Amino acid sequence: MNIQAEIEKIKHSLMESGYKLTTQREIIVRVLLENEEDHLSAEDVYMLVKEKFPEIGLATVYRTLELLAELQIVAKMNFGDGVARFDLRGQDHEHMHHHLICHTCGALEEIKDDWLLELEQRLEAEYGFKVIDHRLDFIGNFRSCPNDNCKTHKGSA
Amino acid sequence: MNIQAEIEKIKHSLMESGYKLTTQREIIVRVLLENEEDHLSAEDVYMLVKEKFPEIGLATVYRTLELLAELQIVAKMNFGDGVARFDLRGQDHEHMHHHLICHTCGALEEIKDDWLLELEQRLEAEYGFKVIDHRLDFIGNFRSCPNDNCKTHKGSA
DNA sequence: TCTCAATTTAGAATGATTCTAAAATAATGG
DNA sequence: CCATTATTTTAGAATCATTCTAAATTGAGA
Ligand SMILES: [Zn+2]
Ligand SMILES: [Zn+2]
Ligand SMILES: [Zn+2]
Ligand SMILES: [Zn+2]
Repeated sequence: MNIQAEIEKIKHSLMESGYKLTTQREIIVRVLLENEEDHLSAEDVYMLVKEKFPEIGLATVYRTLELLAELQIVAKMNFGDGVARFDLRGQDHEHMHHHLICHTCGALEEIKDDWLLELEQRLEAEYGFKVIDHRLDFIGNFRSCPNDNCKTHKGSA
Repeated sequence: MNIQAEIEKIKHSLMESGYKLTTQREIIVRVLLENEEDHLSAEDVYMLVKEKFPEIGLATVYRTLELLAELQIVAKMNFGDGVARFDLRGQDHEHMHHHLICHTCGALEEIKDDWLLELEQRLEAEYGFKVIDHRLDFIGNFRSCPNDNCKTHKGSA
């Protein structure tokens, strides 16, 4: 995915809602895009942004992430350690992706397909509940964990 | 569900793992059972326990809830406000139930059936991922929200 | 009863997040 | 270009949930 193009899209989302894409915001967004695979905490983002723009304030990072969450550009997630993590939702107003979480080491893999469409239809029909958003995480063990240092047995055919 | 019977079960789980059901722990568990429908924060539990046992310390509440989470008796959940909420998993080692969350007012409804069995088989077969636990929440709008004060239109046939 | 381990307590400490007031920046209108 | 005003950012203080600490309590077994 072309990062510059993504930034443009996000810029439009911001402007639509009456916000500007300031330098700080742009760098924060860029950091998120460049680390799409990770699930960064505000502090993580702060550190990474500081490398490119040392004058940034932590409050700005928090505020911007909050703003991006409001605009549904990122999801603010909580995986049980004490910190909020921010996860790009992906292009356009896509559904929230699902997570596979290694029970041993916490490593994350994402499933981008939407596995919930059927259930959501059923919810509307049977429960009178119209779904706007969802969250689906699985905790378990990978036959082969994406984290090479994970102590789960791996490789051996 | 008979509360006393549930407490017995939980007592067994505790003892199996070498813990005692102290007075404090019992009251905390009782409060959880009596408020099964709610999703109480540690502070909420603390308040409710204090009514029955004013000498209780907040640290004990936190420690006990942590313990119950370890034993899979409760799930420690985070719904995006700043606090952890503790949710009884239900009898035995049942799967974690699903949530319907009102987008307007935050009211919660639970779905106790397991809607994920198929997906979990697929995960094992296609992704080599063996599921231990899951979390599934839907955010959306009820045709008729369980919270009577919710501003979502309701009733009208 | 004495001893040891488990548990609880109050309060201090921590750490993530939010708030505040002042400074910087950007857009607007003359 | 200058003054005005709104938006945004900054540093640091404040808040608030949670965890830690050291001392007191409890309870089972010798
Ligand atoms: Zn993700
Ligand atoms: Zn792993
Ligand atoms: Zn629940
Ligand atoms: Zn509602």
